[in-house]
Amino acid sequence: MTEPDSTAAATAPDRLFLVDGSGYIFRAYHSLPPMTRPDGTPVNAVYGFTTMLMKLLADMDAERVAVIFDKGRKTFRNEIHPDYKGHRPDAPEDLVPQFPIIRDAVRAFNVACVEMEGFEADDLIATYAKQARARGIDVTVVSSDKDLMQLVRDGVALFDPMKNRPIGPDQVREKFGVGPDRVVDVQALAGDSSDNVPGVPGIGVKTAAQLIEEYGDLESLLARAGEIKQPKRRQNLTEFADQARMSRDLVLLRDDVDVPEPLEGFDVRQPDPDALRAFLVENGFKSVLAKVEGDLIPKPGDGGGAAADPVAEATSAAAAYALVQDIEALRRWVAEARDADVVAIDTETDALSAMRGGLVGISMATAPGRACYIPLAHKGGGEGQLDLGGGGTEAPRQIPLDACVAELKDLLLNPGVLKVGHNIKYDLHVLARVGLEVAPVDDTMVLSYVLDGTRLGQGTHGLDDLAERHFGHAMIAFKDVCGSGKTQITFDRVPLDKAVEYAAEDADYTLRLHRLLKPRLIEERMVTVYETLDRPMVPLLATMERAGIKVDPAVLKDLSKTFAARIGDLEDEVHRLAGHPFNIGSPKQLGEVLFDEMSLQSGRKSSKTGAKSTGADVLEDLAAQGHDLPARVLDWRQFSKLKSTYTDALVEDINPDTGRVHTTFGLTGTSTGRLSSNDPNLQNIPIRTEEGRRIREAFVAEPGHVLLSADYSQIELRLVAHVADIKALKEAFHHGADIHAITASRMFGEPVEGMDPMLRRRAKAINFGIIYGISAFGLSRQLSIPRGEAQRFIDAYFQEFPEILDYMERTKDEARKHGFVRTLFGRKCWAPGINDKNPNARGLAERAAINAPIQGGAADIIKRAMVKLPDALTEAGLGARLLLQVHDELILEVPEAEADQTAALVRKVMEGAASLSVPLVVDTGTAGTWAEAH
DNA sequence: TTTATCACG
DNA sequence: GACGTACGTGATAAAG
Repeated sequence: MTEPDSTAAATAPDRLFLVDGSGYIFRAYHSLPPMTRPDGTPVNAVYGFTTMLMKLLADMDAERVAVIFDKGRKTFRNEIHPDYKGHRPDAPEDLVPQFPIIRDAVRAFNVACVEMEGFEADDLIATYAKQARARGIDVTVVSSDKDLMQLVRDGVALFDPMKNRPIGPDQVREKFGVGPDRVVDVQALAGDSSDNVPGVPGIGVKTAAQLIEEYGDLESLLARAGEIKQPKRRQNLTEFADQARMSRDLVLLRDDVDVPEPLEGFDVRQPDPDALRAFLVENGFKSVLAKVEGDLIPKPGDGGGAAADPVAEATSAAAAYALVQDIEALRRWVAEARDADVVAIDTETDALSAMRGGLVGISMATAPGRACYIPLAHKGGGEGQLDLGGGGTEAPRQIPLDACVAELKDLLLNPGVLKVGHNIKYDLHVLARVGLEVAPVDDTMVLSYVLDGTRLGQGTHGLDDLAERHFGHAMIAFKDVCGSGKTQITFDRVPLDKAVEYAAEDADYTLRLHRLLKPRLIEERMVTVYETLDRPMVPLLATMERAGIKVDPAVLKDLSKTFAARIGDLEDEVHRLAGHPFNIGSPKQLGEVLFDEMSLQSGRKSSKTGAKSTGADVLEDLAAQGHDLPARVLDWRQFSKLKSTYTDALVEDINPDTGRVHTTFGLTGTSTGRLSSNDPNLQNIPIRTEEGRRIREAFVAEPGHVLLSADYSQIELRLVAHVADIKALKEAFHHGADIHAITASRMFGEPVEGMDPMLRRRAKAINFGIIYGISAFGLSRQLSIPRGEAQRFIDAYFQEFPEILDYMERTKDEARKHGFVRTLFGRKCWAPGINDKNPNARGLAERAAINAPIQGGAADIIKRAMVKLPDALTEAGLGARLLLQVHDELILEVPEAEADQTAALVRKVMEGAASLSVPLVVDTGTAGTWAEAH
């Protein structure tokens, strides 16, 4: 909010924002799926542009702003060089009609809009920037176009709206290897193939930067071209000197254009309410209208009071938070929440662990900026944390816990009041422990995950992150309230005046986020994924976590002993073979023993840091050559891993109150829609080796119960067959036989009966490779065969199942166009890096994009099964409860007498969770331990 | 806090 | 023609 302030105006220079409108248009177009307004006109770019413009207007701090567009394709540059930008494809058909509507959008917001025949937007931007500087006005150019980098100088900054960061001289130097003032010279030499700027043959950006660094500028270089040592380069610089000069004229922006509108016209103005409303209504942008109504424009029939724009509210609403210390005040808040229909809640606890943290207080928000905190278990204790008796003050006045529980009970179960939390699964646990159930719920963390996924990296759905990203608001940090490290205190020791500010703010911003994110589900077509898959998972996962799984500590301790003995023996032997003791667990020390002292040759790669790899594949190679030490190290590693990560650690994870292990399932961490499991991770309990598998013997059922394991057979490969529509593969699944053997039979032309196991093994590896986005390198490494041979296998596979190639290309195209791919059920899996200029990073993103609909589709299917399961069990009158999910497997605890009936029902629900063009098949097993049930 | 390794699907 | 890769997770110990 900029207030007229004469003193500030006198000291801080005015600021002008110049927006590269054409850049915005293409970004908006390519980042959004097709959308049309009621009359059929495509408007996805208009919509994206509008929201981007709104965000910019809300965020920027400037007295003047203008959006600059290109006009027509012919400019003065075509007179210099007829082919300039000649190879640019025409704008997409459904984008063309959106150009004029986007001009309307700018005018609807009452923002100046400039374009001029014969000049590019960049020339107008350069001209206005120069004029503004001459008058002492600071300029920010909003664009990520590299051609504008030449403008960067004192008082002229570039801002990349895509990456949300300024582009300064350092970034320019990173891109061009020279400062902004020499960018033009480098571009003139290097040319630009996408714009048909020829440059000088054989010279790229790197070489150009080097030459300019050495010779100062283009003319000096051309004049002294004869001094160049490399003969070809010298010849080219001489021969193509004029072409370089012409290229410079092409890339050099004109800053003396006779612009159609003076700077004075760029003053920031409030939009005309009627015009803005008319524009939004005409284009069907109801959600945008709802956002701006009451803030930028008054609502019809509204005095103009309540702000309805979540962004504006968050930045402007001066929040005053209430401390609730008596029953009457609590009742008023409960009534207010009931009337509001939506209430955000948040709990504060005395420990991080969801299963153990005790309730310290509850906060509620009923409207943006309107929130309260109800302390329940705060202690006294004074300012000093060193409370060695004596100095402690009395505990503050608080509502007794049971009285508060009684007051909240109805509200939290009221089906007409939506309870919103950020990671509300945590609060469900805490509240359950004081006897409070909560329904229905929404979760802003899950909403953010469903909408934005891993687009901006992983772990970016924290409340602090989101408040900053969406509202530019810095939340009070937990450590500012409780400290950190040794001096950290628990929340029940925080004085109430600080506690209320911290706790109520969490509820407040959770509510604001909910208002911002929930409408996006419809706009971005994510309603089904959220409502039928991820939202129902929240209470379900909470009950699974609370159930936990029984673990027998005696079995684990026994195994620990056995493993310790083996580790000790192996350690002695390794040290004897090495001739001296060393830390086997240190890759660095092990590498020295193997490669320096014993002079073994690592046939394998060395890692990034330059150190030689001692990974299992390397050690296996060495062991196969007959070396004992690496063979023993492999055994040592296996037992160390099993002991430290599993047998020792799991005993510590047994909850003393329940005798069970309670994992936390992550619903918002993965790029594909899978769950994750942590603290402890129960999705990676060993199974592949005999010794490791014994750990599963410690996972047991309660007396009178058995564990039921039900897992999907080949679900990912079945999804490949369905999604890529591979006829031969679908047929094979319909016949229900050994899929890898059938694959081998088709590829190698051998009958399934009496097949060489090696052929089947190879086919199996290829089937897995397909799921991962196959490469000859990866397959050759997996099978230890030469790359050429791997390539021939892949070719044979494509020959037999040609549809797979088409799927791979289609998927990559989709990822490149939208930045994400969708699963069968519509979940977006983001593919950051898909257009990376680094071919390595791009390849990685491409393979991930190929894998995502497969892995993510399987994740969607098992989620559907999980959501259906509790009701199906209840209806059948069965007492089983779901305990764990391991990607394609569900583990339930079942009354012994109901084992068979439950197994049949679980299989039916899982197999019916999706209807594909191939059957889904589920295998089940029941036993007293997980080892036997699987 | 980052890196290497290895457990799972 | 070289590049350098199989997809997705989390926990541990070593080392910076």
